[in-house]
Amino acid sequence: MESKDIRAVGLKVTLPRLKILDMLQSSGTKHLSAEDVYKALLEDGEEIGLATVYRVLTQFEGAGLVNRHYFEGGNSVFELSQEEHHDHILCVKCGRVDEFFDELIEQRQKVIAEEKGYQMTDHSLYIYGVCSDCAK
Amino acid sequence: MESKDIRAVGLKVTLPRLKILDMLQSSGTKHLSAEDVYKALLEDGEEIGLATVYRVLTQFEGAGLVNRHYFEGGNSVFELSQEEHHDHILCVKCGRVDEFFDELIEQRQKVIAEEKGYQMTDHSLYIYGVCSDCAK
DNA sequence: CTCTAAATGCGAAAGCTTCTCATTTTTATA
DNA sequence: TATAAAAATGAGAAGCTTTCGCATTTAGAG
Ligand SMILES: [Mn+2]
Ligand SMILES: [Mn+2]
Ligand SMILES: [Zn+2]
Ligand SMILES: [Zn+2]
Repeated sequence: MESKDIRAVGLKVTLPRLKILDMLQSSGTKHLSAEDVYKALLEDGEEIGLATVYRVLTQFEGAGLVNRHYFEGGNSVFELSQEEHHDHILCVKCGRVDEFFDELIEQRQKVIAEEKGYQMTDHSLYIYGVCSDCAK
Repeated sequence: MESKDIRAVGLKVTLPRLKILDMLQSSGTKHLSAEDVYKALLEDGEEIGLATVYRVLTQFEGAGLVNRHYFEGGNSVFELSQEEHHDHILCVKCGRVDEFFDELIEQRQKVIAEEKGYQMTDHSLYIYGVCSDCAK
């Protein structure tokens, strides 16, 4: 079923690629680091090297199948591409991640890029804070 | 002159700290990586270790003297704190960095944090694009 | 000027990510 | 189905940025 997606983006259908895509789809967590994916596969008894996980995720990103985010500080995380773009709000205490989309912000960004003479290609917006659970 | 600032934030006035603060103030470039600062000091004939540069910049950040930004992918960059907060728009071709402030975006972020039940502590917004020079 | 706590410089080490290359797998073709 | 060329994989080495550990130096209080 996922082999379609992989073939569609011009990649050979290999076991590692299937398993990694599967993991992204079935994992309860939406935002996974390469290490997360690697460990989860290990637990499932899959013998897939960490280098392969990085390689495949990077290829998936290039193919538009997944999006990569550089959350503050540490490692980057991956998530399956959604139909609609969204940004993130993260808890600095527990690491919880929520998503949002704000048309107004999107518009303003375009205007700003234009004003500054840039052809916008991308943007990243992260709001950091303390989630309701962590605020006690 | 800068010794005031350093003392004011409760740090001993040492030569490395003075030189590093000086470099941030006098450099033509506003956004410098630790490596940038280190190399620039070397060229000025200063014998300051890279570890010290990192340590001092981190201390300056903690003291509110400088701000640290995690530009996509690579290393983080530092800049002297300004009176007013601002965000960044970067050229993906030449690395140029411009700054902007948008009240509307700031507002919306607060509203979103509230809606999601977060007490916002911080946020980072980077717009990526091709600058007018690079668009030829 | 002396003394102690703090800061520095150096190299080692950590953490994440990419690279190298011998081996295995995919898939086009016969 | 068998064969072969091209591509992908796994394991470890290596790259990069950043931090640590510790012996030595320095700031600044008394
Ligand atoms: Mn997301
Ligand atoms: Mn700036
Ligand atoms: Zn939380
Ligand atoms: Zn440019």
